[in-house]
Amino acid sequence: MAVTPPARLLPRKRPHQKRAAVTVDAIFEATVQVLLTQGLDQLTTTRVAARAGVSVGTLYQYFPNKQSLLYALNEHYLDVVAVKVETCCARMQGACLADMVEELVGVYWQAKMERADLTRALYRSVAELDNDALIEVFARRTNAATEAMLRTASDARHSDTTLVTTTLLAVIFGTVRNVFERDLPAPLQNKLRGELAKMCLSYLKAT
Amino acid sequence: MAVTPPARLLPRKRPHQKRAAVTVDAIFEATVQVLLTQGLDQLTTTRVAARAGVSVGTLYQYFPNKQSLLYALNEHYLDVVAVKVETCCARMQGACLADMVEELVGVYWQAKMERADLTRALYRSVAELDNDALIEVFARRTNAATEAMLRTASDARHSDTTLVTTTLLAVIFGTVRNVFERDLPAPLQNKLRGELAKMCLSYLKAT
DNA sequence: CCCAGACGTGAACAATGCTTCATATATTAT
DNA sequence: ATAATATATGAAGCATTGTTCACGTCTGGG
Repeated sequence: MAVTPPARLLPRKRPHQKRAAVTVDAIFEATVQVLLTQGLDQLTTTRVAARAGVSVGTLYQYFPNKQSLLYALNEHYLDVVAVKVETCCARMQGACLADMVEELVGVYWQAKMERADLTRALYRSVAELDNDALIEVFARRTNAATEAMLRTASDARHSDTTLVTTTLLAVIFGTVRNVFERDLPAPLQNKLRGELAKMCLSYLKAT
Repeated sequence: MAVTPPARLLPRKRPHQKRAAVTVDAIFEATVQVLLTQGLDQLTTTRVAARAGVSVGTLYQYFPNKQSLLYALNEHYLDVVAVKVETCCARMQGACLADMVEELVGVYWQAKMERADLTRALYRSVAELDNDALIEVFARRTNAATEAMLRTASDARHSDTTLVTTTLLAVIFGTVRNVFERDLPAPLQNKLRGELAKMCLSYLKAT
């Protein structure tokens, strides 16, 4: 249950002046660019720094090592997704199960798909990381939001909402990742999204 | 729809004499050992060769580069799992949906769990590979077997068995992977396996 | 028994990349 | 204006590792 990220992956210091903030932003953006155009194995600190228009030394002033860069990137994008899920769940409180599921799947799917290439790159990059803390935090947040939503469902109540929630999210998150791994044609992807929602709904109704 | 693996990932030559076969086996086994004890980032050709008790040169006689080693490993273990799924599907032809799902989920889950640490290591290692061909072949095989099984179900028939099959497998494979990614306590893992089967069944019944 | 080809060796090479540090410049506070 | 602090630089150090190759050793068929 460790939620504390390893110290070696944390940023070295925060920017205090304006230009430093600009620099850090540029480094982030450059990391994404290099990841997308050159790929994970071509992602080197020197290349990122070059792309960001700063020197390597500058990069190392804010990130203690290469991995901490990827860590921060993943942290950021997981946070974006978590916020979307939380917002969605809050909005759908009191709705019926069908609407809840449709929205939940839709929001998560969309969040991943709208930047598909980046999503894929990040999925790959986490493999090189000690990502337990990231996953843990993301799971906690989405679980809490979803469980709270499900408890307000207008058309059903479950005996073990916690288990149902965990299952639901494991299935949704896992399936989406699986779809990303195989490079399926877009029409089939859309059908799968619908089928996934159907499956989740029939589970929620049946339990 | 490329099923041909990149040439640079294929073995350089096959062993012709007995001692060569022994050597190749030792290299495979050593790769697994290094992967488990040292981790993916510590997996170097020199280390693998040392662990296998051969020289690096020998390793390079059979594998053109480091990645081809991991490729061959993944290919092998995916084949093992595919065979298990195929056998299971063949065995369950004519059964009812509930039994089919229970077995399918059970066999796949078990196949991955019985060497959990290796599974985790391999999940990580594929991220560094051009694994399209691997995934594709595995998907084809399991899809064919599952679809053939579903068509013989004693208690239901689906209008679009192909789509149902693809959905089913995407969900099962994805969920299992998701469970691996988070390091959930064993009791919860078992509950999830049950819930996953329930979900799949209710989907198959409802469609 | 003999030798062509299969197999095995491991030092050395080449390339690359992470990270540091001494130095220089910019900003802010007083 | 001046000191103190924050930020930026990038060449060089250090370590690592993937890969080759010229040279020995072994095996099995004829």
